[in-house]
Amino acid sequence: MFYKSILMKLDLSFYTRDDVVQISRELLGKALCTNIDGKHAEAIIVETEAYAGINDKASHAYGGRRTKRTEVMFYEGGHAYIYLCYGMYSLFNVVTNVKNIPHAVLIRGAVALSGTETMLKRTGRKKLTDGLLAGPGILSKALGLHFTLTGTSLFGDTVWIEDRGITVSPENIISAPRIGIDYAGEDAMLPYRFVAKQDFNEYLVVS
DNA sequence: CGAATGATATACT
DNA sequence: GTATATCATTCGA
Repeated sequence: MFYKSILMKLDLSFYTRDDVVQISRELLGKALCTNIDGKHAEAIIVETEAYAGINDKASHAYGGRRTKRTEVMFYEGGHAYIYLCYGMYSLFNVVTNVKNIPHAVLIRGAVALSGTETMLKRTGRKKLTDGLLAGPGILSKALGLHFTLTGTSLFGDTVWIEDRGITVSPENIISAPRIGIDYAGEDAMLPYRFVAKQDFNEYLVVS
């Protein structure tokens, strides 16, 4: 089982590509997996946002800003950039592109695939409606992705992304402006948010 | 609609 | 070093 999961893990060449918008679309339908505090959890990614580096006013790395926090975005693709937002929520991003090009994809929504009990316990909820983890804050909380894990490699055994053979066809992808970035001026209108409108129920483990 | 809640970046002394 | 504004959100009233 573990052997199989290694084979399906996305490899370096997936993350180091240049087009972060394309990668954001391709991440829809992929399985985000974590192994944290001895608990395994998996969820199918259904909503993403692209943050396109130093020319994107919405990005923390806009203008090439390099700080202790944003340094992780300058890592080679295939790392986790997780930071604390609004004092209470950890937001999980996938770093893309090559070293020193600070592109990232924010994972905004997912559908619980396994480890649902763990997710409920972590979030303190009684039920996940339609298995849905709607929103980047609650998603990270459910998967155990605390902001102190920022900089973690996606090729280790803590957090990684797998291809389960689930494909989301282009006509099932809705693109829209990104959420909560009104400070970004004209870049706030870029259609860098992607939502898979496909029904993933057939993949879900009955719980 | 607005409070919760704290790390971070930036602008001061 | 200290102060303060800000924030890629969430949930409940």
